[in-house]
Amino acid sequence: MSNVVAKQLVQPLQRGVVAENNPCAACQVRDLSICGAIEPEHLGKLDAIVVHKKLVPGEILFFEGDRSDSLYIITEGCVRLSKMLADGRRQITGFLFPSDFLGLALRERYAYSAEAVDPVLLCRYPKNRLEALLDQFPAMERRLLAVASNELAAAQDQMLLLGRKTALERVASFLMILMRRMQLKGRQDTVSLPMTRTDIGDYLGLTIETVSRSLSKLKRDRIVRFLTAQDMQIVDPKRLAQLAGADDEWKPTTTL
Amino acid sequence: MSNVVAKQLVQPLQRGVVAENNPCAACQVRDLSICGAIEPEHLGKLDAIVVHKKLVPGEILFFEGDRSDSLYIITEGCVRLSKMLADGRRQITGFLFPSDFLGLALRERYAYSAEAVDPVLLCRYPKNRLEALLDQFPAMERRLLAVASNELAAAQDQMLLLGRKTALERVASFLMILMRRMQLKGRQDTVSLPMTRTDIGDYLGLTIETVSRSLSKLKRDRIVRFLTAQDMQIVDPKRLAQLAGADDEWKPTTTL
DNA sequence: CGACGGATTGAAGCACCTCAACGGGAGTGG
DNA sequence: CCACTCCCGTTGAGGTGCTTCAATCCGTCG
Repeated sequence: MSNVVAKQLVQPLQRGVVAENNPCAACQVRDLSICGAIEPEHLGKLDAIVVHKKLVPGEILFFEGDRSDSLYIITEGCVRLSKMLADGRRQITGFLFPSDFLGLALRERYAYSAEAVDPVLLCRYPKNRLEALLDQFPAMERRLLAVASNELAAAQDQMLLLGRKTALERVASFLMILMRRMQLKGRQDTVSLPMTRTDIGDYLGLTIETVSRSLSKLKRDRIVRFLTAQDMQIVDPKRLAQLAGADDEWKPTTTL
Repeated sequence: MSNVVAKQLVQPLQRGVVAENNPCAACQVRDLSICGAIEPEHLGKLDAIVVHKKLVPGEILFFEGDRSDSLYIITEGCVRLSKMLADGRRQITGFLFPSDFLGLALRERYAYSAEAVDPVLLCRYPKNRLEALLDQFPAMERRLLAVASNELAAAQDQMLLLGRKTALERVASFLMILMRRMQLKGRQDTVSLPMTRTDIGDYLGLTIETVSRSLSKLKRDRIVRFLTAQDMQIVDPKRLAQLAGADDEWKPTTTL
C-alpha cells in the first residue's frame, strides 16, 4: 500500500525535477506542441522565458475573468477548462493533456477557468515575451493558428454533442475522444478517466447519475469493461464508435 | 406588390455589381475584417486574388467533408454553419454576418456545411494564394489568430449555453448575441431574425415549438415586442440580459 | 474500525419533446 | 380581386428522457 502512495506522490515530483533542470531540447512533448516549430538551435530562446510550474489535483491555474498574462503548455497530467453561471451551474469546455496549449485568449482576460484534474506539470510563458518570439518565428505563429483551428473544430463537435446527442451517445463520444488521445501515447484499447463523474457530467451536459447509468449500460452491453472505477477497457470499439454517431470519417485527431 | 418583389431581387443585385466593380479599398466591411490588416497601398494584392460570389437563400456554399480550397469573407447577408448526424439531427454551430470570416479550417476538409440564410454576398479567396499573402503580411496572420481566438471564445459560450442553460435562457442569450451584432451596425434596440425558427432551434439545441414558446413568454412578459415575425424590438434589455445569465461582464463583443 | 467522498442504483418529477390542430402571410391561379 | 395552397409559426395535450431526490455501496484514509 505504501508503495502505491509512494508511486503516486514521488513520481510526479521526480519528473518535476527533470522538467526544471532540463531545457526544452529534452522535452518529451515538444514535437507535438507549438514549440516543435522552433529549430533546435533556437530553443534557447524558449528556455530563456519559460517557467516550469507544478499543480496539485484541484489546484487552480487561473479563473475566468483573470487578466491573461501567461500562456501554458502542459507536459504532464490533465487540466480542465470550465465556465460557470451565476448560480453555480458549470460547463467544462475541454480537458487538456500533455502537449496541449492553454491560454490562447489573446484578449485581455481569460474566458474560462483552468484547474488541475490530477498532478500537473506545465511550462509557463509570459504573454508579451512569447508574442515577441512569435514575431521572430512565423512558423510558430502558423502552428498556433493550426492549433486554434483544431480546437475550433473540436468545439464544433462538442456543440453537436451538447445540442443534439442523447446521453448514451454523449458518453460514447467522450470515450471515443479519450481513446483517440490515448492512442497517441501508446495504449490501444484502454482508457483512463482521471476526472470524476462530476467532471464528466459537466463536460457532457449531464448529471453524474446519468453518466453513471450510461457507463453501466455500456458495461452491461459488453462494449466496455471496468478495471477500476477510473480505468476501463474498450471491448468493442466498433460498436462504441457507432453509438457515438461516427461523424468523423474525414477527421484526423481531435484535440478534445 | 411588384415593388416589393423588385426591392428584394434588385437591391442585392445592385450591391453585387458594386462589389464586383469596386476594389477592396471601397469595401464597407474591410476595417472590421482581416483585410483591415493590410495597408491601403497593398490592397491591390487582395483584389488580385479575390472572386466575388452571390448566394440565393438556401444555397449551399460548401458541405461538411468537402475539400477546403477557399476562404470567404461575408460582405452582405447571413450564413449558417451546421453539422449533421447520420440520422439527420442537425446542429447549427454559428450564424455569420458581414465582415465575418469563413473557412478557417486550415485542414484538408471543411468540418461543417455553410449555407445562405438570406441573399448573401461574399469574397472568395483561394486558400493557397491567401496563404501566400499571409506570409507577406504577418499582421494579417496575427489578425486571423485573433479572429480564431474570438470564435473559440464564442464557441465556449455556446457550449455553456447548450450544456447548462434552460430553454428560456438559451433564447434570451440568442437575442442578446444578435442584439450585440446589430449594435455594431447602427440600430440599438431592434433585432431582425433572418433565419427560420427551425434554424434557431438547431442553433440552440431546441425544437421549434420550444423556441416559439420561449419567444411567446418573452413577449408576454413585455421583454420583447414583435414588429413582424422576423423583426423584434427589445423592450427591456436589462431583464433580457439577466435571463440570458449575464455571464459577460468582462467580454467585449462575441462573434456569435 | 469508522468516516468520508465518489460512484452506483432506484423511484418520482419535470422540462422539454412529440404529435396534432390551428392560424396567418405570401405566392398562384382563376 | 378572391379562393386556394403552401409554408412557417403558434398553441395545446400528452409522452419521455433526463434530472432530482434518496438510499446504498465501495475504496481510501485517518
